[in-house]
Parts: sequence; structure tokens; C-alpha cells
Amino acid sequence: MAIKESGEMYLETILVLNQRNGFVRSIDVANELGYSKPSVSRAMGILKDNGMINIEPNGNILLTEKGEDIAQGVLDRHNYLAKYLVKALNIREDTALDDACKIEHIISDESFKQIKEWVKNNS
Amino acid sequence: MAIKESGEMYLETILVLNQRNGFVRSIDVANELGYSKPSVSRAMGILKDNGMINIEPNGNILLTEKGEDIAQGVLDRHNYLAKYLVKALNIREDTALDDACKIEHIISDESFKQIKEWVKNNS
DNA sequence: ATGTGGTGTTAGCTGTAGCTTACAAATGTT
DNA sequence: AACATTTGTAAGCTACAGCTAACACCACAT
Repeated sequence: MAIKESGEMYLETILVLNQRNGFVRSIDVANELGYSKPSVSRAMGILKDNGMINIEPNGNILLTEKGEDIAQGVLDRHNYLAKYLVKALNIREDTALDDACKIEHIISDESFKQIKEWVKNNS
Repeated sequence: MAIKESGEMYLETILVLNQRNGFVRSIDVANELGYSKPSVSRAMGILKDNGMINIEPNGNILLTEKGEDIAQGVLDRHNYLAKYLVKALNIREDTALDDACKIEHIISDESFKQIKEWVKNNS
């Protein structure tokens, strides 16, 4: 049993919460994503089994190198996509964030690379 | 029990196959999408229950008005998205088609509208 | 009439990813 | 010490959307 697309979302959230608060527990992820505690608990178990995170005895969640790479990649896509939508297409900020959050998981590397380039050349 | 995101894909496929061949049966949808016959059979049952299609005694699948509206909307998004990726971002045609096929189901109306505008103004 | 191929359906399985209910363990308060 | 809150986990449910195996039916050919 694994976690695929949703796993990216969990990893990204862990990274963001860690940057925001300095620590992350299951309950923080649950609150941030609006999911139930058990849903997050199971997801954390799977991410741990897949070597994406470590869970300290006190419940703190730490990204492994592998997990952080993926989280950072997703967050990167999120940020560039949102900026692109706002700057290139004049989308309202909150719509752009919503769309970025969905597109970040499915867009090809090739398309993302071009979007990233555009943002870099137009900032 | 319903069909959500995948339903859009089925409806779009029915529309495309109908335009291409003049008729559509379950087996044609299965071949086009690479799915098994039972998977398509069940999906067609659900689409029929939801008033999206009618199935003639001989197996021909016909889009209802409601189904055709949705199918046409998705196909529209597909085509404009693909064109946008190719023209605005220089993406290779087949990558653009792949990405369009995924993005078409999740992008907001607001973002799509802007993309459509761009394509109309740059053709 | 018997068999073969094409098409559709039934039954039931799998995996992903949410949910609730209920409990366990730790901490904090009176 | 006894209760309450917070956090995490266990068990089991639901929905979506694929799958295979098996069968039914039709048409056509031998």
C-alpha cells in the first residue's frame, strides 16, 4: 500500500509548516490540510515506510533527504506556477494559488521548465 | 456510486470517436483509452444513469444534450490548452497533448478563460 | 448444428485516499 | 489522586476507478 499524488501534498505541507513554525506534528498537518487525525496518521506511517520522513518519539516529523528533495521540488513548482499564472495570465492571486496547487502534481518536467524560465525572465 | 473526473474523460472520448467514426460502442472507448471492457461497461452504466448518454439496443452510444455540453467543454479546454502550451511556451506537441489532457480536468474557469483569450489573440 | 469471434455484463478484487468511532498515552489542572 | 485536554493510533467504512475471470449472446462460417 502506498501514497502517490497525495504524498506530494503531505510532504509539501510538512516542509511549509516546518519553515513556518520550526516543527511539525501530525496534528499540525491535519489542521493545515483540513483532514482528520487518523487520515494523517496513516499517511505519515506510509511516508515513514517509504523513507520520506522520520518521526521522533515526541511526535515531531522530520523530512529525510529524499523527502525534502521531493517536498522542495513540489513547493518550487507551486511557487513558479502561481507566479506564472498571476504575471503571464493576469489570474487573481487566490485562484492562481488554487490552480497551482492542482497543476503542480501533474505537469510535465518539460512544461514546468519553460514556465520557470518565463518567470525568471519576467520578474 | 458516481463517476467524477474520469467521467469527463469518457465523455470527451465518446465525442471524439463519434466525430472520427460516426458511431461509438463500448469496445471502441475501451480500445481508445486502453481500458478493459468491464471498466468501460460500468462507466457507461453510470453515465447513462446520470443522463449523460443513451445506449441504443445495438450498443451504439449517443451523447445526450447534457453529456454533449460537458464533452464539448472538455474537448474545448483540451484543444486550447494544447495550443497554448505549444505556442506560448514552446512545448513539444506530444508533451503538450499529454499535459493538456491532465490539466483540462482541474484548471479553473478563470485561468482557462485567459488561456483561451491568449490563443485567440495569437493565432 | 456446431463452433468461433466479437461484444457486453456480472461478480468480485485491488489500490488510493478520505472518513468516524473508539481507545491509549501523555500532560496539565483542580 | 482524579479528571480533562491534547495527541496519536487501531479498526473498520466509504467512494472512485481501475482490473480479471467467467459467462451470455449474437452473428456468421463451416
